[in-house]
Amino acid sequence: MSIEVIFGQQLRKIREERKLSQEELALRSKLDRTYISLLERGKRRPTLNTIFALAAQLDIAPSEIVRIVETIFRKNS
Amino acid sequence: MSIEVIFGQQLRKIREERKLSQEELALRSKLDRTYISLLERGKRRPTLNTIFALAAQLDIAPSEIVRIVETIFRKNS
DNA sequence: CTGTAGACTATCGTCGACG
DNA sequence: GCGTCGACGATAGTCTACA
Repeated sequence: MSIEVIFGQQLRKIREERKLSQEELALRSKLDRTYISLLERGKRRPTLNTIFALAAQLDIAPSEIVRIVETIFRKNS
Repeated sequence: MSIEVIFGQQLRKIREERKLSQEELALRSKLDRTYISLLERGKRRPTLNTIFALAAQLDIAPSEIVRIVETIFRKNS
């Protein structure tokens, strides 16, 4: 499984746990709603700055998101 | 200080600790040498996939690099 | 509330060359 | 071994609109 797909799945999971809509997350992180949609479906690869912007609104450390992604990535490869 | 500048400084630090040249790192991570140079000087923002590619050749976890960056980022902001 | 599509701008990342 | 420059193709990220 590719890094961006894993990232997208985890982003969605974390967002839903926070009970935020894509719209809310987009508004708060100053990104576009359709872009959040693309990210969650693994159609885009976020830059480091984008990861920081998202993490800040999800009450999670950027490194923690990356840690989760890398853990899953190692298992599936 | 911006995220990309902090990232660049830490990338350079880690690379030098490994005693790798930009050329070597570029070759191994399948990126361009001039791009490594741009990254280290904070002129580019790496995507998540790029961070994974670099970390893999630096014997460090991607999340660990991000953790270092975010620690410095919090201090300086 | 989310997915998709298309058109668009900005930036990532490559490449060759020079100092 | 590195910084820089210019040109370039690829993709990140925006925006409007519709289902």
